[in-house]
Amino acid sequence: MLRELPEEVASEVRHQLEVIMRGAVEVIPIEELIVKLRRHIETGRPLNIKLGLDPSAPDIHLGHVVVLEKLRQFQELGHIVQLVIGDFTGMIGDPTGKSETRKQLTVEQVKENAKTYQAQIFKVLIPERTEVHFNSTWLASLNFSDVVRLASTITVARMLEREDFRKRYAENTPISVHEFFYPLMQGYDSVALKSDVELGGTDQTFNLLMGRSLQKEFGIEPQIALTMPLIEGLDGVHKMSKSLGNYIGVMEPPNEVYGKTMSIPDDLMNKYYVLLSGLPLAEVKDIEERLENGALHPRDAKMRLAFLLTKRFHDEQAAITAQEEFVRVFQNKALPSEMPVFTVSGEAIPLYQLLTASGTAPSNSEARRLMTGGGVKVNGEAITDRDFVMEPKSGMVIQVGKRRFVRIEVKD
RNA sequence: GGAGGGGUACCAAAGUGGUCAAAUGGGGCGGACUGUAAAUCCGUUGCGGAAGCUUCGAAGGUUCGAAUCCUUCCCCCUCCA
Repeated sequence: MLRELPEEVASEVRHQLEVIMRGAVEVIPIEELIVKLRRHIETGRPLNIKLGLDPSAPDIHLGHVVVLEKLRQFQELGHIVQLVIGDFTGMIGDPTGKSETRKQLTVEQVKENAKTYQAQIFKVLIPERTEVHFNSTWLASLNFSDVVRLASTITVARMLEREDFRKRYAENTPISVHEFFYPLMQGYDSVALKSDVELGGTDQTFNLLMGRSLQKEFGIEPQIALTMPLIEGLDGVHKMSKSLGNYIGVMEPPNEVYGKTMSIPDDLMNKYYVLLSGLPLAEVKDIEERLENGALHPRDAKMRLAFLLTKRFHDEQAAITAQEEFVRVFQNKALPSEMPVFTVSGEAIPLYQLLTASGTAPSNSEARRLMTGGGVKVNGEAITDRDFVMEPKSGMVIQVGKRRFVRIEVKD
């Protein structure tokens, strides 16, 4: 297919393809992507690369960054990113009223969230090459017969092919009819925006393909579906998500980004390197090899990764400081250079109350449990007597677990 | 619309009148070992200083005493229509 092209076009297509394929799981169908790329190169017209965003969770973490990073690469190749904020979906909410379902969002909330989004997203994306859309723009004006038309393009059997639907159906967990509309809405976004490529995690494959078939239905050139791997979180097992608390957020302070990265399982390192480090693939391969033959200590490889990520979401100086701090606290077991200060009166007070009051323990009971378990230190000395009463002195340092510290300040 | 099954802590799942703040496993947290990795081992896992208080879908009731029995309500699942 490439052979028929003039050499300079062919080589540029090849180059773009190579960048696009890095780390990707699937590109469906790749032949059509080649056609689109070729046209782009011949005419100079950029491709529209779409990504849908859920408006209810404006906390961008590394899981999102995997996809954003790919978008960024598209931008660097000269294409345009279309971000679609699913405000319409968000405003409908979930009418089944089940316990943990998404809440209905007000227009103000959606706007607010969208703003937060942008601040975070532009840590990765290039603003000048990014369009931000709200899907209520086109979805809100559809009437019932439009919706029926959309729905008539797909059968229930096809819907049930989507993995989570299939699973839930098999396990007899409920599926509301309206949930079938979400893929349709998302697909219609691609119709409205004439997207050329849509990105998503592998769990989005079905939705991305839905966009393709709806576009065909509406006589628009179908988009390419490009899926990126889901990335496991700090636990190394479950995909990174806010609700599981196993995430690294792009807005987190440098020390957190660095420290959390250090706590990921070794097995995950290579994946993070490939998808998130921004290093050339050759260098990533080299690191992998040296890890394998023992020339590189996994800890050092991870420190490099932690450094790169911290630098990426903050800056080089922040990364340097975070690394020094990490070495100080966790490798040399010294006190952190800065810690929260908790001010108390000089009166004697049971230690567990101090822990609760200063927020280092969630409740008195928990505080006492921690003490009994040997997890609480005052000035470096473990206090295991759960009823221990102490007289606070300025400069005392209380440590809970490995990484919660508080410095006591006495105020008369 | 009819028939049946079910809702227990973060999750899964025991428990069917007192010995149940509720077995067990997973997860979480803390400790040991380490490289804030993995594996392993140990402890812990409602609140309260304590007395005690609240907790087993919700509200009432029976009883000296209820997660367990009764009533009503809400929700979920299966089969049939």
